[in-house]
Amino acid sequence: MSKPARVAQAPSSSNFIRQIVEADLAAGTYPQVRTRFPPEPNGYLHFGHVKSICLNFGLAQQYGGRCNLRFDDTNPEKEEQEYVDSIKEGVKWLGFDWGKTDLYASDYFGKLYEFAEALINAGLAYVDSQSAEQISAARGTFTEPGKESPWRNRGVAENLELFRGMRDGKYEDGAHVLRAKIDMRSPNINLRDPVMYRIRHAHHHRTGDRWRIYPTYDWAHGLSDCIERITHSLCTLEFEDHRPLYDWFNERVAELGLLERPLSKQIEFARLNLTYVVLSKRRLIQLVDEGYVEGWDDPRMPTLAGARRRGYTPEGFRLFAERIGVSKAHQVIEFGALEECMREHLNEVAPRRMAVLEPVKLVIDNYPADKEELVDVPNHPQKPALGKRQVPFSRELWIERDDYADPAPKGFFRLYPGNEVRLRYGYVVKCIGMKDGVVHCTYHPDSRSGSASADQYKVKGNIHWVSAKHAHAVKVKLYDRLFKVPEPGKERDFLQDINPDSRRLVDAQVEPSLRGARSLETYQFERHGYFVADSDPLTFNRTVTLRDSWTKT
RNA sequence: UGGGGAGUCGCCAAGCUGGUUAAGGCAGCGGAUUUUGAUUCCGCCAUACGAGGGUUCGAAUCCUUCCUCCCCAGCCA
Repeated sequence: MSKPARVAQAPSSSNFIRQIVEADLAAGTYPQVRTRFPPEPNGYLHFGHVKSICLNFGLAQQYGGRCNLRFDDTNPEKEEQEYVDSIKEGVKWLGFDWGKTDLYASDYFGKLYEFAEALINAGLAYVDSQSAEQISAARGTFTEPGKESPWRNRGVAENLELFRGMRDGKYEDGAHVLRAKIDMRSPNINLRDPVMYRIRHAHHHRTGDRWRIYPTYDWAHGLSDCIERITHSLCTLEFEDHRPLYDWFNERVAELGLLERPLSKQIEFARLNLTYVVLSKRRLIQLVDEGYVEGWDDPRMPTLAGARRRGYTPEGFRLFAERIGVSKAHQVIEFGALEECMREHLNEVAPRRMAVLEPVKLVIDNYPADKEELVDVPNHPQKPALGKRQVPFSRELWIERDDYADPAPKGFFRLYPGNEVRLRYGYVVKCIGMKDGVVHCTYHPDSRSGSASADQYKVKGNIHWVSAKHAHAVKVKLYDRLFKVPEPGKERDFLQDINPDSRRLVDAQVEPSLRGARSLETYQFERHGYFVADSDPLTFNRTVTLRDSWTKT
């Protein structure tokens, strides 16, 4: 029968992060696992975030720990409340719970400021008054060491005074910056006196105008982890070079007695890439701003908001996250793998319905014109528990245009003159042919599905239909991938690869029971795939198609 | 060419404290069941672990040289 819901299956394959966690737990390094998902609220959640969310929350779940949701809101110019809200919604939708409290890096601005003064007092940080360009120039290159700033050895008192002046808004943006005093000759460029604070006279979505200085990622992130007693700080590969800095800040602050050990440790994994899918925030913003899509929740967007309108399910995403695994090797997952996960879940839960996307009329010549009957149709042939419904049948039906062919291609076993097929759950009909755009058939009155005499009719073809008189006309949106496969070897802008046919609107005829479909309800339209009810007036968006070995070849 | 990472089947990914014929998933290919050409089921699918040396009775697993790819010079994250 049906497969067990794989999503719920506990035993999962090993990966290096789980091994680290298990080793730590076995060694008693940490009393309890605590992870965090730390998005910057500067955009909507996309498929790439799904991996991180499932990883962090999944780890906590599996090992009986907790996962925080913390907004990394240290750069006021890019961040907005709208994004905070959508991120919370997305995480919730995926099925994860971060407890009662939303956490923000900006909650720690006060503490971070105190820590910074302590570093200054300890001679570990200084105010640099060079311009951004000067600092950049003095940082050196990959092969040459950097040069120390002329301000590097300012006295503590002067540093403190300047830093407080920065805090109090005495200076213009860019006039000064606070830097950690580490090593301008380090082969790791991140350690060449990284910037900890910059002046920004900007409005912050949470702290308003209270601060004129804002901490940088490196200064804020590790300490936020430390404050929250995070045990395993998971991030993507590009932060590997930052790990020494992460540790340096945490260790210094701990040494000064400002925070208690143990410290969290940073573990990096490869971010998700999908074939022919753009996951760069910058580019997604461009698609929205320049009107290539309807918005962040356009069903073609690789965002959670879009996926939802496309009919993708949280269960499918979680299955996907589990299936692709975690490692440090760069991964490029075939987009079809994601769709397969959605199919797998939808196949389990989606009720089946008959719907005709490109209708052509079929008339049963020997069926009484005034006759109507109701046929029993299961909601899901493999799952009797989902019940059944009755669908009206009559002399004139809508059938799928490509269910009729004349001449019939080789191997075609649906309608063509002389052939017999079953109208699913109804009667077996014999095709006469097409006249004036209408397919004519005759039917066998004793072939009705479920009747004792039905079994004597052996037919290969089995097509769906909708009674023309009772059908419900709806708009159906067929979505295709937003980007076409680029021509190989050609360097081009991603906008040129936008697929102009990525959305097609179709007038369909569906069975009457679909009339009451509610927003976000998903059905399988037999032979066509899965469709989610989208809006009022009723439209259906196609989420994924069914595998179809006939149309594929 | 400084530093940090990665290279196991078309795409992922176990295995890597060395020990019979290299897990598993996705894709693909056969076949069976099927009132969705779907689903389900069964079978097949790396003498091979980036390449070359070496150590060993024995290496994807240890040593070594080399090759390829990715990341880092924001007052972004």
